[in-house]
Amino acid sequence: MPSKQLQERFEQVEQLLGSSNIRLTPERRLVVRRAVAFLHFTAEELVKDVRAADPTVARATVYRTLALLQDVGVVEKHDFRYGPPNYELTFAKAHHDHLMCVSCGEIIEFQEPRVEQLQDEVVRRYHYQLLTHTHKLYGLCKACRQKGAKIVHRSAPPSLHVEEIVA
Amino acid sequence: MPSKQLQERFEQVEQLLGSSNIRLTPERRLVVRRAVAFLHFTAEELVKDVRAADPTVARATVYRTLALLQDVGVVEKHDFRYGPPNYELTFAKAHHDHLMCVSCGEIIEFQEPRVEQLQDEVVRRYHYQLLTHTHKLYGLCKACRQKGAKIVHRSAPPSLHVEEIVA
DNA sequence: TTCCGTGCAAATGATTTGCAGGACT
DNA sequence: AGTCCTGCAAATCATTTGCACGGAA
Repeated sequence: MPSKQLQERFEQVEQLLGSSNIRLTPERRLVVRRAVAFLHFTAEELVKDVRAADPTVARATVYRTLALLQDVGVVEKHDFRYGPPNYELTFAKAHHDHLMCVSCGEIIEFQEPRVEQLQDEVVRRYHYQLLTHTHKLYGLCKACRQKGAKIVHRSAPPSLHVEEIVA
Repeated sequence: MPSKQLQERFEQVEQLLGSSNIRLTPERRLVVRRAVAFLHFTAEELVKDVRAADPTVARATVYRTLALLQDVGVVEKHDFRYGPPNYELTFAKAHHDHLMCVSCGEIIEFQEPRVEQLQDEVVRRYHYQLLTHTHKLYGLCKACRQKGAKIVHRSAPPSLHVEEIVA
C-alpha cells in the first residue's frame, strides 16, 4: 500500500471528523492513522498497535474512536464467527465487491465498473456525494451445487480468491 | 408479508441446511421459522419469541442456530451501536439497497434493476447461483454538504426514507 | 468556565462453552 | 457404537460506563 494512498485516506477521514464539533485529538489521530493502515483488524489488534506507538492511549479511547468511525460509516464491524469480531475500513471494499459461496466459504473479489457507474447515477439522483460502498453477493458455487450444497460449519476463515480480471 | 412468501423462504433455508450433515431438528425449524418471519431482530427478541412458542427451547439453542445461519449467509449480524446488535435476514435486503448519509444518518432505500441485472451477469460469469445480496452506499446528502457536514454522534436510530419509485 | 475528551478500573451484556443426557444413523 | 444435538448454568470476552482530572474553545 503506497503511503500516499494512506495519507489520502487519512485526510478524507480527518476532514469528515474535523469539520464538526468532534475534536481531532492526538489520540484520535493516532487511532485513525493506524486503522487506515490496517484496513482489516480486530479491536484488540488495533489497541495493541496503537499502544505500541503510544502506551498512554487507553483501550477505552480506541473503542470510543472506533465507535465514532462506525457512526460516520468509515468503519464497519463484522462478526464472521471465527475469532473476535472484525473491523473493516469501508474504503477497503470500495473497489472490489464480494461474491461468496455460502456452502464452501470461497470468496471471490470482483470488479464491475458498470455497477460503479450505476452507483454514481443513483447517488446523483438523490443529490448525494458518494464516499464509500459495500456490495456482497451470496450464492452457491458450481462445485457445491453439484455435490448437493453440503454446508460446512466453519471454524476457520474462508478461502479467498482475488479476481484480477476486470470485467 | 404473505405467508406464502414466508413459506418459500423457510423452504429455501431448510433446503440449504437439510442437504448436509446438519440435522433439521424441531428446535432449529422453529428458530428458522420465527427468524424468517421477523427479517430484523435482536438475538434476545428471537429468544423471547421462540420461547413463547415453545418454552423448552434453550437460549443457547437459539444462539447456536443463529450461528449456523450466519455461516450459510442467510443471516448477518450488524452492530449499529445503538441498542444490542441486530440480526438481519439477507433475503430482506435483496430487493432494496441502501444509501446512507454518514453525517445526518438518513437512509434511503432504493431500487435499481440494472444493478441486479449486472449482479446476475457477475454470478453467471463465475458459475454461481445467486441466493441473496447486500449493497450499501455511504455518502453525504445535499443538506449536510451545504452545512459543512457536521457529524452527529448518534445515540438513536437513523431516520429512514423508503423510496417507492423504481428507477 | 463550560465542554469535550481521557485514563483507569469496574460493570455490563451478549454470546459461548462444559457437561450429562437423549436422539438419530 | 458413534455422532449430533439439547438444556442448563457457569464462564468468557468484547465492549461500555462512571468518575475525576486536564485541556481546548
